[in-house]
Amino acid sequence: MKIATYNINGIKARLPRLKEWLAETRPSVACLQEIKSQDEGFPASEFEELGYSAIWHGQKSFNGVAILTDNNVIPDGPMEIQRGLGIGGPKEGEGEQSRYLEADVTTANGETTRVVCIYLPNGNPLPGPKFDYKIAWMAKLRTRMAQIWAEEVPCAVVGDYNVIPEDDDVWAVKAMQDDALMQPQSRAAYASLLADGWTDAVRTLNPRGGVWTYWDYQAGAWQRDHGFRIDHILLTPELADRLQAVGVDREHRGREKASDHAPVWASFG
DNA sequence: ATGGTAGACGCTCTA
Repeated sequence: MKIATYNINGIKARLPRLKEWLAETRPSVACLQEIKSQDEGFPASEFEELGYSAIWHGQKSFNGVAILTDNNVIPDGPMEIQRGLGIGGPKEGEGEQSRYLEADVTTANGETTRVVCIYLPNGNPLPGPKFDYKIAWMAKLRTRMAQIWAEEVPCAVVGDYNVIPEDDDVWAVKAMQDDALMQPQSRAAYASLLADGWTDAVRTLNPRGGVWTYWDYQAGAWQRDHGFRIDHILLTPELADRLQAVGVDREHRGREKASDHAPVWASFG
């Protein structure tokens, strides 16, 4: 089984690239972020044609997450467990943003895995309500992940965490040091998840760092390889023990009309 | 110095 995460930055603009990636790499589970579409605009039939079932949590203009499953590997599709973490947005009185979707997926041999797709708040600018919202959201996430942990189900929490965990996860520390993605509070909240026992799959198989998952559209970041690692795959011990390989589909970042993120995946035995 | 690009929207916001 292969679980992937991909911040696609707009499902309407990205649909040709996204379908191409699904057809070429065939992830068993694909967690998408920043679909930037309302529920009724989600192109489910496009994915059905490729043999994928989907659940999604949309929002107008911004955010939005989805979980796709390969019908050949997961015959019954994703079974939704929870959407949202029960936290309002950064503006006073704002309702919940679409950033969290949790499902069970069961393979043909009857093994069930919990998959959580997250789009963690960016947190810029700081200080201010957006950064406070990011930190509060991370606390809510930690609480939910602890609940899942207590259920003792094999689980992967994947997505755009908007956190650069270590200095060697960024092309230049100085370039990002004032950014919300690299603040001590952001890093501490991420580190607390690892301290709780979750395994950072990409880090585990690339302990020296230097792996990027995002390159800004601006200032020729892709051409200069000015990237950093913010898309993560966190695993419970049972899944960590079965981890076989991880990868970043870098080549897809270089294509025409690409997302500013590359897909990240992990495969399990 | 507050750039540069992209997406959704329809004016600016978000990243």
